[in-house]
Amino acid sequence: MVQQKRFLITAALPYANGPIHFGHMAGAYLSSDVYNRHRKLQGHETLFISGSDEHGVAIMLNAKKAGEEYQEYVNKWHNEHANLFKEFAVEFDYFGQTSADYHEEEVIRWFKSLHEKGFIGTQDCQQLYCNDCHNHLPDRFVEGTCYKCDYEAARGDECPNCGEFIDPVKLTNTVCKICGSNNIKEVTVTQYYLLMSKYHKEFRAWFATKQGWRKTVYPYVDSLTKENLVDRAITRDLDWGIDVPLPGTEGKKLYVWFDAPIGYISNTKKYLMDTNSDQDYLKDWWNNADVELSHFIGKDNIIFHTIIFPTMSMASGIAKPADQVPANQFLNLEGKQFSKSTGHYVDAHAAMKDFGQNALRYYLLSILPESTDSSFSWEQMQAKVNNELANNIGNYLNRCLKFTQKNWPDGMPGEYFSGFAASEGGAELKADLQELHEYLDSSQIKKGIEKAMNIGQKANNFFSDNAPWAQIKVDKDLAGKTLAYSSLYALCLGVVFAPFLPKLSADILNHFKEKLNDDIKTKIYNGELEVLNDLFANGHHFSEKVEALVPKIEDELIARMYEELKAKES
RNA sequence: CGCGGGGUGGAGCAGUUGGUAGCUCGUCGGGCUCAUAACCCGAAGGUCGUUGGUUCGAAUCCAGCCCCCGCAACCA
Repeated sequence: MVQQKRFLITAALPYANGPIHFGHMAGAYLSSDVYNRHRKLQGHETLFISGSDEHGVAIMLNAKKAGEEYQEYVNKWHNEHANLFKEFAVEFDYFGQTSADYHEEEVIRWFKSLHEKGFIGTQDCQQLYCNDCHNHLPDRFVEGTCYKCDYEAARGDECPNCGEFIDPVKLTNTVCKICGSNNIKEVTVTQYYLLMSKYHKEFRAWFATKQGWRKTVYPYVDSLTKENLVDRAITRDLDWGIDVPLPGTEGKKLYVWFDAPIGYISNTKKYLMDTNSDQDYLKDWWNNADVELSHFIGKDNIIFHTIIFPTMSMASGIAKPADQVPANQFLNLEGKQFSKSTGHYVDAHAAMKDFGQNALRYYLLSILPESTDSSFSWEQMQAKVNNELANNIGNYLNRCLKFTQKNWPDGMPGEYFSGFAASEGGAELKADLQELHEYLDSSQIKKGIEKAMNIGQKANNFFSDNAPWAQIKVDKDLAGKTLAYSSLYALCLGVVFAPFLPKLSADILNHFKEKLNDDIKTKIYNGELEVLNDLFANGHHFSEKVEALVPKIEDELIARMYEELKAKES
């Protein structure tokens, strides 16, 4: 019996400023969803939290460009993302919004706490300001002539020509990217800073306990934080965002990266309120040392989730810092980065319509960029889905069911099913389940799904080695026992795939539905296969019609994908 | 000399307390026929980016070089 624990699982807050593509899915959402389902199926209590990140200059600019109110604009993307997650069966317990009141309330609490404890101070800095559209211009929203190589369209953060890291106030011939004006002046502004540097020692003491983190995470953070932590501005002069909760700060908003991660916590609070839970979001979850906190993110987000947010959490004393940060690398498309602007891009909604949840989840999970960047390829997806998922798992269920229904149309007697847990195959399955748990416990999702496929292969081997089509000619009971065990294998496969492919799992388990409940599924998942003895004491009848579980992907569809990609890119 | 990751059979990837390289798919040959032309068995195929070093021995440790990706903290 597994000791019940609490797991708090977060998936990166998607920015409400554009579509989510496969790269995002593979980066943070599918892996966190599998992890959550895994922990739940083990019998643990979990909370799976995400939400839209809805502040920031980029959103303001795009909302203006679209001629929409900020709130209207972010709501649109929020709903869009929520729908996509539903299609991919990424099931958050709560998916909130950082523009909501409940979020603002929580952020203010954090700001005040950090302020009182002396971790927030002010500092003057030079910024560019557009005299025509009256916006402060962060580096990406100004262009000018590079002071190093004289390239004329240097961005405010980096010169694309010579690679120089640009200080925007030094650019000449600057142009406002918002309104196109060149009437730009330099102004001195006072901003609030998060005084990270004051927490360096405590941070390093905590971080030293995280050496088991992935090698794409630990060494990176280690080298960034070895010498010191850098203070960071947390306010901006904008008209969209959360007001700085101090007197004399009119017009200043909290900068988006400060409020965003607090969204994990405000969304937890909101969820518990909405569900009338008697649990406290801090005592029972965010500030509970017995809870394991995991942030699932992409590699672009490492600094925030391993340095800044843990520091905010510990320094404020409001929440505990992360236990696990399983950051993934990037997923490319046909070898190149996804890019909306160049059209090297796939619409995830459309793909879901064409291929369905099982195929997309399977392929994406099997190429998760856990240790290195990986590449999505339509041809490879077709090969993997057809040759692995359809042939291994889909066909296995099909051969089991058809053979059984043909020869035992009224069902098989209970004695056929006895002794599976103690059989050679049952013992091996227990060991395989344990291995599967080890992978998923440490969020190695890709290895986990490979293991699941390996279990499917063993089921096929069991069937082939016993050759029930030959057995039935000489000994029908022997063949019956083979089929009974094979059916139990199929049931177990249904359970094994539950974290990865919930739809496929449900379709398999549907053939056993009258015998199952959550408790039994958990027992099977945890390797307590003895539960199957009682379950099948009265035999079993496959009454459902057999359909192809995993349809094959046709060549024509793949060809169409390449044509569409080509059309978009040109 | 900014930081971190990666460069392994046709493809995609595993593989660090160093001991003559594994997995999935594809390919080739055989078998079987319950099944979604599916399943099972076997084989071929790699001097592990490159150069040099340490070692009895290196994909694995050290140094240099080349290439790809991300970051470079006011990008969210």
